[in-house]
Amino acid sequence: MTLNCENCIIKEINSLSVIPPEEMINISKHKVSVHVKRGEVIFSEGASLKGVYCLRNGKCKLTKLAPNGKEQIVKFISKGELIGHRSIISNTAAHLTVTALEEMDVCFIPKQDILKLFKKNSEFSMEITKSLANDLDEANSSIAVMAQKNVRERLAESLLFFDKIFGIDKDGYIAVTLTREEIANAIGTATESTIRLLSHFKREGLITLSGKRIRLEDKVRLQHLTEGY
Amino acid sequence: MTLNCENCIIKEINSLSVIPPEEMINISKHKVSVHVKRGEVIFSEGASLKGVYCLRNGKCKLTKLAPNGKEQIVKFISKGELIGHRSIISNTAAHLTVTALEEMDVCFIPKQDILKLFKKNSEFSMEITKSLANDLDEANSSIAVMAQKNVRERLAESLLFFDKIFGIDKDGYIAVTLTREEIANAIGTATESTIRLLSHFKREGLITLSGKRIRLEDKVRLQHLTEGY
DNA sequence: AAAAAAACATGATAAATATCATATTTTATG
DNA sequence: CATAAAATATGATATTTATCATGTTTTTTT
Repeated sequence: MTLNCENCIIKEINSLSVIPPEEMINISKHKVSVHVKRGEVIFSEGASLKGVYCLRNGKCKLTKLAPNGKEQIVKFISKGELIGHRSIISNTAAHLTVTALEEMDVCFIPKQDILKLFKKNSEFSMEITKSLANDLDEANSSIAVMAQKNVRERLAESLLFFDKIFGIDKDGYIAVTLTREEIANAIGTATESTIRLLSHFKREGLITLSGKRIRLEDKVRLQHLTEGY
Repeated sequence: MTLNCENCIIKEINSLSVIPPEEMINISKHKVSVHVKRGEVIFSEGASLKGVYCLRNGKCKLTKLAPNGKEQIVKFISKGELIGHRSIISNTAAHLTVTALEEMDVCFIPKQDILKLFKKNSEFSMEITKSLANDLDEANSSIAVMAQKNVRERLAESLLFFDKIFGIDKDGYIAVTLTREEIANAIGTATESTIRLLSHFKREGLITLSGKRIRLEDKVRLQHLTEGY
């Protein structure tokens, strides 16, 4: 069964929310829904995209491959967000790789539909532009964090960030499963350093660890840690 | 004497290049030209902008203040580029501080003019969006560099970058004057570390130092250094 | 031109972090 | 379900980088 875009509640979260129903019916005809499993790649750095992806369900990571072979996680994406619009608007290859962090449902919308809407509907182009502006803003903040904060501060900051954007499950654990290596790739450090610091945070009573699951026990103190004390 | 926007060759470099002459004449009536000296601030983090700035001449830095009191240089801007469009489009306060690195001429264009053009002219909105998309792309690369490369690699990379974007003067020196502290604030390290590494690069024959001026002597080896060997 | 301030330079040392090694636990796979 | 592979954990050590101290040079101000 394929859902219709015009009735999809997910689009309300992203730039497509300003598109009138009659247009969405049209888009619905061209869209393709895909189901992907954890670890699967939606598209890779260098790929030429044929459209944008609307994340209906699940979470994914956006990464960049460094010359040393390590991957840098640049952004996390949750349910509702669009993926690939930067490439489509710039008309350049993908500069990031998108990988599922859990089971995902994504809807593919062809390039032409998006570009037509962008030209015709200034409300939509404004939304897309605001979304890029917001991404830029967040990226600039990340640059400052990476450059100015040490690994401990960055880990504390990331844990609070994960808690905020992914939320928590019924037991209070952060509602995303990341390997220690993925956390290390997000904050830019060696995997061992991340493991060591997590153990240290646990010993200090800041967090609880249960396998890959992490629960924040003292957000106030973690917040202080992000600022160095 | 105030120049007219419609005849200004600088706008050809930025998103305003797609605006037809009759519109530019209108903008010209509202624009205000300002001359600023090195060290002067165009606007600060948190300020509410009333328009965008078109950099007619000179160079400036975009910085963010970290909680530790240090400033992070997020981007350098040269002649021709627009400044402040992110804030105007997002309708949010400035999230960066803009400071002149040398004598500058900037033209201020009121918010209403820009927003009107954005809505009316889809070619212009596309250009603005592409410009933000490009900034986002560069910012993502910076995140990876900051997170994955060590200080030596980052300094080598920055020197090559300065050489590329600012060009060189008649003696072959990089055509921008940055203090050691500013270089440190760009790569995210202590000022002393930057000074030490520059001296080291000099001893290795990679660069020539003459006061604040820097000349690259072996770009190939510097390029290798950025990749760690 | 003299004085003050800022920027540059370098050494000594401490702290943070990476790397290498190895063991254990968890997860995936035939 | 046994075995292999991957992920987690922790210690030992080396390397990188920050910090503190101090002196010199350059730039700015009076």
